Amino acid sequence: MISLNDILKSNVELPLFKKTAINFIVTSNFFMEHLQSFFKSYDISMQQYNVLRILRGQKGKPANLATVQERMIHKNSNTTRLIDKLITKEYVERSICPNNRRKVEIVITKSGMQLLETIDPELNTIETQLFQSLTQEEINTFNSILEKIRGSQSS
Amino acid sequence: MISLNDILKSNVELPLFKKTAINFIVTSNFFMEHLQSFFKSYDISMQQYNVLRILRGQKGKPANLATVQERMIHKNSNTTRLIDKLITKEYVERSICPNNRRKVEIVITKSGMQLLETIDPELNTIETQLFQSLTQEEINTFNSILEKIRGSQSS
DNA sequence: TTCATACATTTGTATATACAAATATTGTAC
DNA sequence: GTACAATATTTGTATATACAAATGTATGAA
Repeated sequence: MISLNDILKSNVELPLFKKTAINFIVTSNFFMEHLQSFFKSYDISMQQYNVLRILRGQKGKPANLATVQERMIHKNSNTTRLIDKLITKEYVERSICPNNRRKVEIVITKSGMQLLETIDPELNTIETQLFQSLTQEEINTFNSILEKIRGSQSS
Repeated sequence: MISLNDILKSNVELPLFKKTAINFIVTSNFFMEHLQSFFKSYDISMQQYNVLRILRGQKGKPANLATVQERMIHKNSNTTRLIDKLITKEYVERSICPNNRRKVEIVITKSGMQLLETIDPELNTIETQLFQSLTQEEINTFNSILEKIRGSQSS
């Protein structure tokens, strides 16, 4: 990935908002690529990891598809097939809800739980490394700025 | 998309680094989705827009594929087909480089330039709106934090 | 000149994502 | 109970992305 300086080199006087937008995009790509390559070493995607975490959060209670979908960070328009992948890998199981046969019941398997237990401490380390150069105060400021950005729009 | 509070609701005591990572991911998704839906109204992707901007930056001088690729924010492993899409839409033209027939020469068309001229002021407005709730000082802090994050890793 | 190697891009193939339409089930009005 | 709408998920199809292999071209050595 190209650094911000390289990008700016060609357009010397970029307005501050545009520079900030590009900086944000470049940094989030950098961040995501780090995480993705980590997850790839376990042969899952970030989306799949996210679903596993949601299912673990259910604490044994099965989740149906709509619940998973609504709790995903990045709404995926095809959660069925995402779950299919996890079933193939035997990290989750799916069955028809006995109360309402339109719904499905999705649960994380023992193998899925074990995967999370392996991944999580490593992930914590990576996340810590990515923010290691920030002071405690900067971390707090960063969080509040991010929340302000999300709050800035109605949608 | 789900808000950070909703995500945190289930896991009350998240460590600060993890909370920050999730906050960052959620916010960058929010940001990207805004931009993507804007570009979609012009029937192009962010990647395609980015290539058009790179080509405009060449100021008439044709770019070859490797140059475009190296200047892209998000390295796409299939720039050929990305350019194909832009050719279909008649925003760029591609020809074989006469000096070195392995290379191609890619230039933005008049129609592509016009598209950028239409898009750019609207895009500036959107970017400004997304950061509207930040003070000047916060914007500067935000930029320096983002650069620190990118600088935190060797890769 | 001929061969091997490096280079620049394209193509094949697998997987991922987006959106709309289809399927199946349930609830409700009559 | 039948018909119709609402709900929950799946499937079809188009497009996007990732990575490896293939193609075509240039360069340098023998």
